[in-house]
Amino acid sequence: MKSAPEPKPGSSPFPVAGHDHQACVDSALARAADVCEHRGLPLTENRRAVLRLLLESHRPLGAYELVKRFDWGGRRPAPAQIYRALRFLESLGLAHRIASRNAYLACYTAGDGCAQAFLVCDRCGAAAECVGDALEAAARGLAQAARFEFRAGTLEISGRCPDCAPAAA
Amino acid sequence: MKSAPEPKPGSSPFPVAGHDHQACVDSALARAADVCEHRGLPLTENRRAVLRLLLESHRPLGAYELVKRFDWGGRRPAPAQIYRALRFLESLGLAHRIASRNAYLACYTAGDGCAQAFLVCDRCGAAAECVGDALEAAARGLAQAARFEFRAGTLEISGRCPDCAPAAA
DNA sequence: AACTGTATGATACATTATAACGCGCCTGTT
DNA sequence: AACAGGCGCGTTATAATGTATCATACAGTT
Repeated sequence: MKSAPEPKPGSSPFPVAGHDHQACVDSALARAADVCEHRGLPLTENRRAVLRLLLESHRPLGAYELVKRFDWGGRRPAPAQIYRALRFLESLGLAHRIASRNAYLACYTAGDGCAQAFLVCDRCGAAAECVGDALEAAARGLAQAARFEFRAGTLEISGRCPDCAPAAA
Repeated sequence: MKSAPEPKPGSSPFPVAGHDHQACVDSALARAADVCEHRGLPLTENRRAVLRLLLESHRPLGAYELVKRFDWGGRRPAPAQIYRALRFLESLGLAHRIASRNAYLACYTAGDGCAQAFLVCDRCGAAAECVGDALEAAARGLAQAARFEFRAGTLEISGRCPDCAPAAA
């Protein structure tokens, strides 16, 4: 869960009008620091910077888009740099790859669960992560019925986010 | 393809030992021809060839893998050719993109449903498609809870197929 | 035959992702 | 302090995946 029911018609995981970006980003970064410390792994500047960019955008960003947004006083990191940070963040569940878009989304929940779901808006690109017991159960049920040994699952849903849904095609 | 010495009884969508490739491919091709005719769209040689390769492999193939398998008496199609066929097949629900692998899987069911699920074996690469009301419901439930307008969803599950599950890591 | 729409074949290009290598920084050991 | 080893960084190069574009061919229509 993220933001409380507020001005906009929203108890949605999507950021709503009253959403305080700064606080949201900061708390997620703090949680990330905790996770890293807990595992004895360093949240280096590079990694923190990538995570911050993802958190700030509130939507999935491609690796090259991250490169472009990076500002090292004029210089820019090479893609490999970004991919390294992304792999690290993914391995700790601090970011997720949205395969259908070749993009990466920061995790706002400390989540580590198995079957994750993502809602991605076709129009504005906003994305939200959610997990549900029903989904998890459905996924495991499908696997079991096929005598398939479940390891991980990702559901990616495309459509219109609350802000874009009212808008015409 | 798959090397099960065991004619396991198959309630699994994975091909089992007694599986008759030829018949399975032929019937899927026949169905594809029906679908195309029904829509008034031509199942050209190019498209049929791509679909046949996908059907024969019983697992997701990358576009460039398809290029390699193509044999035009020495010549080979350019990637664009393959992608065109894939887009066409996808648009008719005759093939699906497995985003997590950048690969494409033939559809053996005439399926057109909304929320599809794929089981992909980490070890041998075999894949199966399945749909379930529970999944569909879970997906729509998640979307609804987020006030998200559902358009399409894909669940990709990785793990071990029945043949590979018993094997050690 | 001329016109139109679609699929093809080819070239070039764009985008996404990794491999490989050496450097520097830390840290623990001597 | 000196040193070795591990790790992350920064860089270069390259692989893998996916598109844009354009001219041609071919079928159906008028």
